[in-house]
Amino acid sequence: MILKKLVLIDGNSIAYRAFFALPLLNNDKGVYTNAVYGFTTMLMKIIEEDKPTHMLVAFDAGKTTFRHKTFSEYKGGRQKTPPELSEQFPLVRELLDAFQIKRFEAENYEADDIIGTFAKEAAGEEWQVKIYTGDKDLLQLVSDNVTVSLTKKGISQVEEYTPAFLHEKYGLEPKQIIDMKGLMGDSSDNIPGVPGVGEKTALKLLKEFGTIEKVLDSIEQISGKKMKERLEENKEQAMMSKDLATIFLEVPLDMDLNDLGFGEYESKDVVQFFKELEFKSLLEKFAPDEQMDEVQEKVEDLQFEILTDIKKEQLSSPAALIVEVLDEHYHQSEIIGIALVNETGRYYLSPETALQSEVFKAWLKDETKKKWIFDAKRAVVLFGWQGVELTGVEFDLLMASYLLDPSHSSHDMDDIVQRKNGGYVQSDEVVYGKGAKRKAPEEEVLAEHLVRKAQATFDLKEPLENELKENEQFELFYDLELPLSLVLGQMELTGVKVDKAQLVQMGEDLEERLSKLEQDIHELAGQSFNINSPKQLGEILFEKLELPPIKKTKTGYSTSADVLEKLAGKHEIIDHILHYRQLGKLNSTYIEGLLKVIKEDSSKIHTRFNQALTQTGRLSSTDPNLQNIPIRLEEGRKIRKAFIASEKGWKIIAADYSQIELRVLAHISGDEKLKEAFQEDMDVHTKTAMDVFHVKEDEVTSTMRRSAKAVNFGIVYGISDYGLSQSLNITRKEAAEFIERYFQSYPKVKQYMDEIVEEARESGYVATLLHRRRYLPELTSRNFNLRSFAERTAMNTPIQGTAADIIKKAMVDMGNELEGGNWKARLLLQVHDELIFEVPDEEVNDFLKVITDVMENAVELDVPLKVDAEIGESWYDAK
DNA sequence: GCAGGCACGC
DNA sequence: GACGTACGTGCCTGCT
Repeated sequence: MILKKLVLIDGNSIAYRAFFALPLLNNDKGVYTNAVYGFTTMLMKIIEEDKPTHMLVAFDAGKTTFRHKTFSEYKGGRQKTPPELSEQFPLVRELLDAFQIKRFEAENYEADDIIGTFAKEAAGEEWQVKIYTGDKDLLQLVSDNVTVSLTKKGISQVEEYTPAFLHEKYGLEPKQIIDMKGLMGDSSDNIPGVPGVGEKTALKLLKEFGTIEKVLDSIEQISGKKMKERLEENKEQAMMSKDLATIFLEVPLDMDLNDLGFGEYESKDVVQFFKELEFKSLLEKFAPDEQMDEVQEKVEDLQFEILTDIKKEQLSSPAALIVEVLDEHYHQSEIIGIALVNETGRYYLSPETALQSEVFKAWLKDETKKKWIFDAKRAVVLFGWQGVELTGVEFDLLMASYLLDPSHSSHDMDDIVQRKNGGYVQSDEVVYGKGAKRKAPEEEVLAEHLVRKAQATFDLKEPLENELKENEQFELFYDLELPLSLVLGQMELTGVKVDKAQLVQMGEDLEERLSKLEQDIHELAGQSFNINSPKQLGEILFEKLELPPIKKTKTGYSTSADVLEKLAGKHEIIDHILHYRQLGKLNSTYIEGLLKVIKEDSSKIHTRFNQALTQTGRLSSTDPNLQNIPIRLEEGRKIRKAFIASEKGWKIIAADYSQIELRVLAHISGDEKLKEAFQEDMDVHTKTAMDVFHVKEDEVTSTMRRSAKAVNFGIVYGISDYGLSQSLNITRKEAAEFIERYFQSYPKVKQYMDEIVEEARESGYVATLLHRRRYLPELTSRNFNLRSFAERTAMNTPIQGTAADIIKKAMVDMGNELEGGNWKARLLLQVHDELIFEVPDEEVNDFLKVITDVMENAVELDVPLKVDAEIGESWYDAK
């Protein structure tokens, strides 16, 4: 027997689910696409996994159906379909047409009825029917050859109901779903049911009597006076509800099953559709080759020369310059090729040709020759390792893209170029491969790829600069971030010296203590196990030792520090585990991790700062991350002893801004009391405690100060009442009250918070002092969580982002000072509110004044900025 | 090679 | 009431 597989999809239901499950994506034309996107992913999954031979998508038509005749309030009180969703329905239809999937809607009937009718048609043994929907009503159609897959969470997770599974889950036969609804009603369809009967009662009644009719015939036998009354009074309503919930199986159809065949479609139609909607990832999945073909076609059009000798005339200004490496860890990695585009032509240079050419090197160093680059910092570092200086950077495509909208998940060249319509550039992954297989292609291919990149950089300079100007971000770009790239590049090249022997010594010490702790823990547990495995640890603690599991994770028991701390008094093993974790972290991440990246010949570490990543404007640091070296606990803080000056007779200076975020908040909110704290140079947490608890300075207890500090922390980082409750170990309600009291004490802060959210909702973004932007489309989301998160982000980003602006400005100013002031001192690191320098002894005193002065005057606020600068032999001592 | 759990800094 | 709650990086385990 030939098995035919029919898939029936409830179009409205799935589109709704997708719409609410996904954030409100839109493409460059401003068209919302999240529902279509979700629908498409689900459709592709169905096609791939179910391999249907026949397929149909049913839609609801019009506003009224035959059910409205029975009950005019049917589906009353429903929220109007959001326009952002309605406008996507035509796109869903286009999608189905592209796949040549039949769709059907019928006046007076709902999608359910159409699906039911077709499912009934396909009752013969040769048919296997699978229904996709988010609507539990359809479960009534489940039978031996019909399954119903309900969307569970999001859109891609479904649960497939067979008669057996339905029985297991609810103890019901498919037909009883209708009785169920008749009894309990359905608020979303405005079906009344019997008031006072919910899921539990309905299930109980049906288990006993089978159907609504039998329940109503046997009211006498039902326990509970109230329940009897209710059933008696609502007999008719119950029967009507059952009627409404019953799927109609006789919808007049003008097509039959044979018309629903699926499989013959033109993939170019689908590709076309995906392209229009900018479904890049789906496109790659659907037709990976298609994309490459097209790109290569365009690349062929481009004429360029491979130079073996560079003439001065070819180095006109301005020029787009691409310097390529394969390794994302670009320190000391080999340049694989260089491309140049300017008004004289398009050129590719092998690294040898370029680096051996004095003409080229002189051009790089010449500040009057303007360079347009992608990732200027990387270029500075790459040439820097070759002993070649790069100046005159006038444009950085990466930085421009980041400043215009930091939220894009990728600022890879090919993505930016596509987003900004700058022609076609292949993705590096396609050209070089990925992972272990990543390698340089033959020269001709590489040259083409790099020249395309240079051309795109050249072409995009003007339009992106214009966009920056429209956003009032050109100064941010040109006067702050671009010069900062060069400062950061220099910092990365300089590196920071590390006392390797000291780290090794600390590591040996740690190893010894760890193995002792491990023994103790195994002994206390009565068996040996891997303490580093949360899974095994959880089994020991919560099963073998029967400690109370306080929190669960997706996969099992939580063993995080806050859980363990709550268990501390209950078993001796807990303290040992906490200690083991602490030392283990130090050893693996900081001792072993740092030792791995020390450069052999110089004993230095060269981190990379990512200047185009965070949503707030902060920097990040990788390979290694030097922005999270321990400080809180003395044990870890000792790691900092290994960070020393690179030359004899030099010192480390660490200069940090005191409470910079709260000062920024005082400035932008204009709150008098908060400003007072800083104008009088008070301890801000004590001041907050005084204001919030209405006490005098000497009446502030340590608990009060601790609470005030946590609230200040929450304000700065935009945490929720839930977050505050976690950090203070209090209830959510108490945390909310705290926040309320804080706002009463600082009314202008409250006013700022309200206004910034409102402004952001209207404009779509928030901005910092120096016009850095963050777009927050989710402020208008109907999803409470997404919206709340966006609101806290709106309040917090101008604070944290302005602080980031300020220290960046200070870094640029310090960069100029170091360049022009005849100093030997060097800037080494930035840790968000702190700058680390190495300074020769003879400069220390003067330089300390300069640092403080430059940092405190980086910008002018309504409150003073305060910097604490300390000197020491190591980073540890500079405290 | 990837996801999840955990922990470090600001 | 709301299924997840500052960000970013990196280590380890345990699975594919």
